[in-house]
Amino acid sequence: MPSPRRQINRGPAAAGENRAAILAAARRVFAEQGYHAPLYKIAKEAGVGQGVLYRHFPNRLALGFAVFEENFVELREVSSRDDAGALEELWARLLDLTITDAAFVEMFVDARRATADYDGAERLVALLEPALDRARAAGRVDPELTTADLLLAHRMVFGVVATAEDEAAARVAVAAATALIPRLPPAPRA
Amino acid sequence: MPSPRRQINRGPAAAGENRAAILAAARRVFAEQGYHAPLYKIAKEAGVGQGVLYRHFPNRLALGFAVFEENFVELREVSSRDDAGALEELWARLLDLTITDAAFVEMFVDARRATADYDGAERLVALLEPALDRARAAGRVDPELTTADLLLAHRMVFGVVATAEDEAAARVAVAAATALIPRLPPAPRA
Amino acid sequence: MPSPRRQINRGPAAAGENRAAILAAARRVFAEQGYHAPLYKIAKEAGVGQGVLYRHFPNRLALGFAVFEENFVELREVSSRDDAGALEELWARLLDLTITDAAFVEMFVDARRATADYDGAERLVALLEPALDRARAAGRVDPELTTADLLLAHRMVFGVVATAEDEAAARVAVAAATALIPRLPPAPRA
Amino acid sequence: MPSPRRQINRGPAAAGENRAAILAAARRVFAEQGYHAPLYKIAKEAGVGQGVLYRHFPNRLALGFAVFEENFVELREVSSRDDAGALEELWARLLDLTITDAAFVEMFVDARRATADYDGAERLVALLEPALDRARAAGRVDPELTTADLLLAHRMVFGVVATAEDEAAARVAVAAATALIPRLPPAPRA
DNA sequence: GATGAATGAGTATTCATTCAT
DNA sequence: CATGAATGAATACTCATTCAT
Repeated sequence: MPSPRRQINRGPAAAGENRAAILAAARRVFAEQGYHAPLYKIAKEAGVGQGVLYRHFPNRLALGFAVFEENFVELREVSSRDDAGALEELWARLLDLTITDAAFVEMFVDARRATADYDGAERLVALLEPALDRARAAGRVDPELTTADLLLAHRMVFGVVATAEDEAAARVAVAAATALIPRLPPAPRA
Repeated sequence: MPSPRRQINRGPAAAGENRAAILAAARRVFAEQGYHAPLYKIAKEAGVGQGVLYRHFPNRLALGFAVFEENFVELREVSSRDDAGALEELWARLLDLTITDAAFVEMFVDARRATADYDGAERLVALLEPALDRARAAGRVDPELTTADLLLAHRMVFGVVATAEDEAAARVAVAAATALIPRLPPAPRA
Repeated sequence: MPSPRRQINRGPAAAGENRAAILAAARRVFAEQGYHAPLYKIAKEAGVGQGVLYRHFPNRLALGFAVFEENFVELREVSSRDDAGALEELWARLLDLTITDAAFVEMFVDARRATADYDGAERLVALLEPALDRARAAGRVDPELTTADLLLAHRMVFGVVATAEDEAAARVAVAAATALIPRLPPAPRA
Repeated sequence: MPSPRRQINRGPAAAGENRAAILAAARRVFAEQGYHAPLYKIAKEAGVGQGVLYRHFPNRLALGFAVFEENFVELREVSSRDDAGALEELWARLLDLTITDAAFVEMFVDARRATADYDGAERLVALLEPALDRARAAGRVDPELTTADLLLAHRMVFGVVATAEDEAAARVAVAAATALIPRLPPAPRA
C-alpha cells in the first residue's frame, strides 16, 4: 500500500531526464564516495526512485560503464578533428579524465572479477588509432609509437592515479610518470 | 550447565601462532576472494575466533597491510645482499609480488580513501635506495635513475596489473610496460 | 516532441482480444513460474501494457480465478451432454485439470487467506449435480454418492497434487488416491 | 557504526534460548500470516536480531522444516507407545497437527519448487509403520491397510485443510474426508 | 483506452563489530 | 585471553500499483 505522500509521477516523458539525472548523480557520488557507493544514494541524489535506477541500469557495472561512456563522446570529438595535433590533445584529455574520474579505476578492478568483458579497450583503440596515424604522418610523434603502447601507457597512468593521495598529487605524479616514457606524445602546450 | 568448550584456550603463548595463522589465512582468502572478503571467513580459515582477529588487527586495512608487510621481509633479504646485482633482483621480485598479490591493488585503492597514512613508500625507498646506489656505483643502471623513478614505475605497474584480465595477462603486460621505460633496471636473467 | 508511440492504440475493439491474450499469457506464465509470478511478466508475455492488465483484472486473484474459470467452459460442455456417462468423463476431466494446472493449488491456498469468497464450489456443484443425477438414475454410480462427496474428493486430490514431486508423480498418486475412495465414479475407459 | 542503543548482547549462552524463541515465534507468525510471512517479522517477534535467525536457519525452508520437525517429537512419543491402540492415536494426532499447522501446506507446495528433497515422508513412515504393524496384529485395522495408504490419505487431508475456510471448517471437512476412505483407522474415541 | 515508465515500500541478506562466557 | 554467538545497520533488489502521455 503506497503511502499517499509519494513524489509526483512525472510519467514516461521523464525517462530521458531521469536517465541523465542518474548519470550526473552517479558521476557526483562516485567521485565523492568511490565506485562502491550505495546505489540507493545515487537514486536519491538523482531524485528518482530506486526502481528507476534499476530500470535504466540493471547493475552497478552497467551504470558505471554508462557514466564512463560519456567521456567517450568528448574524446570522440577531439579524435575526429582532422588535424595532426589531435593526438596530443586527445592524449592529454584522456589523461585528464583518468585523473578526474579516479573512481573508474575501482570499476575496472571490479570488472576484472565480474564476467563482463568491456570493450573499452577496442573503443579506445578506435579513437586513438586514426589520430596516431595522422600524427605519425605529420612527423609529430615517435614513429615507433603504437596504439598498443598508448593503451598500455594509459593503464600505467591508471596505477599512478589509483595510488595517489588526491587529485593534485595524481596530477603531478602522472606528469612525472609520462615523462618516464620517452615515446609518448609531447605534453600539450598548456 | 557451562557452555561446552569449543576449543581449548591455549593461553597467551598462542598469540604469536594465532597472528601467523591469521596472516596466512588472510593471504589465502585475499587471493581467492579478493581484498574485500568477509573478515569472519579469514578468522574461520585461520581457525581462530573473530575476537582474536580483532585483537591483532583492528580493521581490514591493518590486516591487509600486515600481510603485505610480510613481502617486505623477503625483499629486505634481497636488498641487504651487498652486491651490485641486488637491485635487479629486488626490482624483479617486487614486480613479481605485485603481479601475484593483485588483491593488494584493491587494498591500495581502498587505502587512498581511508585516511590511513601508510608508510609503505618510505619502507620501499629504504629498501631500494641502497641497492640502487650500489648498482649505480657499479655502473649497472642508468645513472639518471632515481629511487623516485622506481617508486613511480612501481605504481605504474600496479595500474597494469589492476587492469589485466588475469595473472598470465598481467605478466605479459608488465613486461611490455617496463620495456616502455628505458631507464629501468634490466630484466633479470631469467 | 511527443513520446514515440510504442504500439498502435487499437481502440476499444481490442479489449476482448487483450483480455484473451492476458488469460493465455497468465496460463503460460503460471505454469512455468508458479502462481506468484510477477504480474508485469504476464503483461509483457501478453504483449499489453500493465495498465491494461489492471483494467481487466484488479488483482492477482481475479486474474487467477479468471484463468481457472476457463476450465469451467470445457467442463460445462461435458456436463451438458445429456447422457449417463457424462459424470465419469466430467470427473476424469476435472482430475486431469487439477493435475495439469497445479499452480492453482497455490492460488487456492492463497485465496483462503484473501477474504475472497469464491463461488467456485457452487459452480462446481452446478456442473456435477445434474451429471451425478443422471448417472445415479442410470445406476452407473454408487447410489450413496453425493455431490458433496465429489467436492470433498476433489479437494483431497488437490492435496495429493500439491504434495507431488511433479506432474507424472501427481498422476500416479491421484490414481492411487481415488482408488482409496470406493464410492467415486469409476475411472474412465482410457 | 552501531548505535549505542542496541539491545544487550546476552552472549553465546543465549544461543539455545534464541533458537527456541525463533521456533516459537515462527510457529506463531506462520499461523497468523502464513508460511511466506517476512522473516524479519519472525526475528522481531522472537526478540532477536535478523542475523541470529539467519545463523540458526539459513533460509525459510530450513526454518519451516525445523518448526515442523518439532511435531515429530510429539508424534514419536505416541508411536513409541508399545500398545495396539497407538496407531489410532497417532493418526488422530497427525490429522490434528495438519489442521492446526495449515501453514505447512504452503511450505510443502513451496518445497516442491525448491530443490530440497525433504525426508519427511520417510520419517513419517518410520513413525507409522511400527504402530500400523501392531494394530494389524491386534486386528484393530483393516488388514489391507498399508503405510503407503496412510501417507496418501495424509496428503489428501492436506488438500482438504488447504482449501478450507478456517480451522473449524477444516476440522469438519477432514472428518468427512476420512470417512470417505473406509480402510482408515477408526476415529479416536474423542 | 493503451502504454509503460515511475514510484517506493517491502523484504532478504550480509557482515563489521561487540561482548558474555 | 579466546571463543563465536549476538546484534542490527546497511544495502541490494523486486514488484504491485499508479498515472502522465
